[in-house]
Amino acid sequence: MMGRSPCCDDSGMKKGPWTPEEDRKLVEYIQRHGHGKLEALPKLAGLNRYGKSCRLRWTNYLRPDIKRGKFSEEEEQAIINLHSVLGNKWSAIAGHLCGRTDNEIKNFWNTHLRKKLLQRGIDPETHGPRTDLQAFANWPQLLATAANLSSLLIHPFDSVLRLQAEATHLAKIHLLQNIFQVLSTNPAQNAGLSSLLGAGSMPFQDHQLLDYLTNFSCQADGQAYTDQLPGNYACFESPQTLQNGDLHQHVAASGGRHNHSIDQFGSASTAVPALSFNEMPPLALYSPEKSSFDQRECKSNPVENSATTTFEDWNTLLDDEASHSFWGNIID
DNA sequence: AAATCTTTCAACCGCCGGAAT
DNA sequence: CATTCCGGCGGTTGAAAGATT
Repeated sequence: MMGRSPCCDDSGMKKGPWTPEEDRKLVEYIQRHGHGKLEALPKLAGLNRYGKSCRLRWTNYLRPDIKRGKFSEEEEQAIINLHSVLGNKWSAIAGHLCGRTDNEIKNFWNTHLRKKLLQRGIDPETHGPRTDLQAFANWPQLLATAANLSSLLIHPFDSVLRLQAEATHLAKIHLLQNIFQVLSTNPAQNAGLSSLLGAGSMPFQDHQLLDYLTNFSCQADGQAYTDQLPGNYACFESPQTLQNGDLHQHVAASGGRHNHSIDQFGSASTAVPALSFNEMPPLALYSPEKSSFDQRECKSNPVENSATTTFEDWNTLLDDEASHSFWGNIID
């Protein structure tokens, strides 16, 4: 069995893994008397354990409503979305996932999801694109992925999984944009990046890369693009035509389900908080004429029986001040 | 088959905040 | 108010299991 080996501390209280017999005593006692006053519980239940240890064992393992086993794709995505809004507030995240404990989610995040996001080129802390040099190591693969994006933009989306895939692609595209910025603005890092990539391994020369990204950005900016995004998306249209070298001014589409940085009008990145489906705000579009965001009705809701959430409801879910002001601007 | 390295996850530790005194 | 107690939380640990050499 995994875990620490049994031992006793100075006061003679037992520590370490619980035996089936101890579990039985604890469950029996709690079923009969509830789990209030944990300090007194161990004595009453005939256990040589600290009350704190009893509580932990009950809440993380013995509670009958605990869901065990592998995390589903949906749970995984929900954790990523919630983490981008709540950060390392594991108990708050657990509150949104039926039957999962904070400890389990924390472990799952640290052992699986962190790595997964890093591999996708996403910083697990900020949920924005990675900008460290390690993130550039799979550069050729990311470019290949980006090449498939146009088909995703043209065809309508019909499932949650497609939406997830699309959002991941967008995150990667944004990473490419960041890379380009680094290449064009910081010669020192450019040299480091080139050596990291290795001579000859780069699929494009710099000017080809510029053409490629500019072309992509123009495709992504069209009205058709924003109209074809699934419901409950917050969409933003670029107010100006892209020029070569102006890639940082491209306004990326932002999905409610995923967290993308938006470089708007050349300003500093603004992180858009990610949400689970029933927490998404209604569709909003940026209007270049009015220089403001138009709030629109939800076109559809990807989750059946999920109530539409208003901006106000949604904002109350967020602790993050930057997120508040960002969405506050949209509402205003 | 054995040794070594890596991953997993149950459990502990210490801090914090709210309730009780 | 000040202090103590206690539950809850996030970070960390370390043995077992699994993977690799």
